[in-house]
Amino acid sequence: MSINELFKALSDENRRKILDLLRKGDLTSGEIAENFEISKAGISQHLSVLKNAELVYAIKKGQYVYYSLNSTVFQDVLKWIVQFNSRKGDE
Amino acid sequence: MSINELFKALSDENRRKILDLLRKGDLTSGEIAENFEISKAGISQHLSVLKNAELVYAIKKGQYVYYSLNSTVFQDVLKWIVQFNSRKGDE
DNA sequence: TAAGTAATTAAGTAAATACTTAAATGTGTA
DNA sequence: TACACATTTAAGTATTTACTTAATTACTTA
Repeated sequence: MSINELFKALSDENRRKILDLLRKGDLTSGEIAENFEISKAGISQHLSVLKNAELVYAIKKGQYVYYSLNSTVFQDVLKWIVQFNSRKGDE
Repeated sequence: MSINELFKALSDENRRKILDLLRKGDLTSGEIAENFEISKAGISQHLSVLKNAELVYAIKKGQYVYYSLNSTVFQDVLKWIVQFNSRKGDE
């Protein structure tokens, strides 16, 4: 995972909405897709981007795939942002 | 300024590098450009994106334009990120 | 085993993005 | 005034991105 991949993943409105949905609890690919106008295939591709950035992880249960937030990676983004509220040289 | 514009602005590696340069202090458009391989016009376009997202502001002094970080807007991104370390419903 | 369901992968496309060079704008100075 | 310099804007292009539909893979159940 790179910080670049992370910001690229976060730069899409639909992907951020997926993350927000997952805050309430784990969901299957199909349940996530119900919240969007776009196709299931489109959602699957977004989930793949989020998974590669390690913002979510996926666990297969039978024919379903459950997606969960991986909140640890948000720490990296947090760290990056926090720099900008401190003076250069402090880090 | 929208959160979407903000994330889009942050999704480019060169723009994040510009922000990082500005942490050390204000710089002119030309001084910023010296740190990159890309053309001055290209940098000017990146600065325009950062300015529209209100991540930086620009002050013209004579023929130079000085760019500064606007650290207040980073708070908005911070707030967005912090959500993901708390349970849904807490916010 | 065959049919149904969930999800992903493949292939194609339209729009967005990050660049380029050239032209334009604004300012300083001989 | 004219020329130089700093920066931005315009116009064009190659690449990336976000989608689509169709095909494929994996699992469940009658």
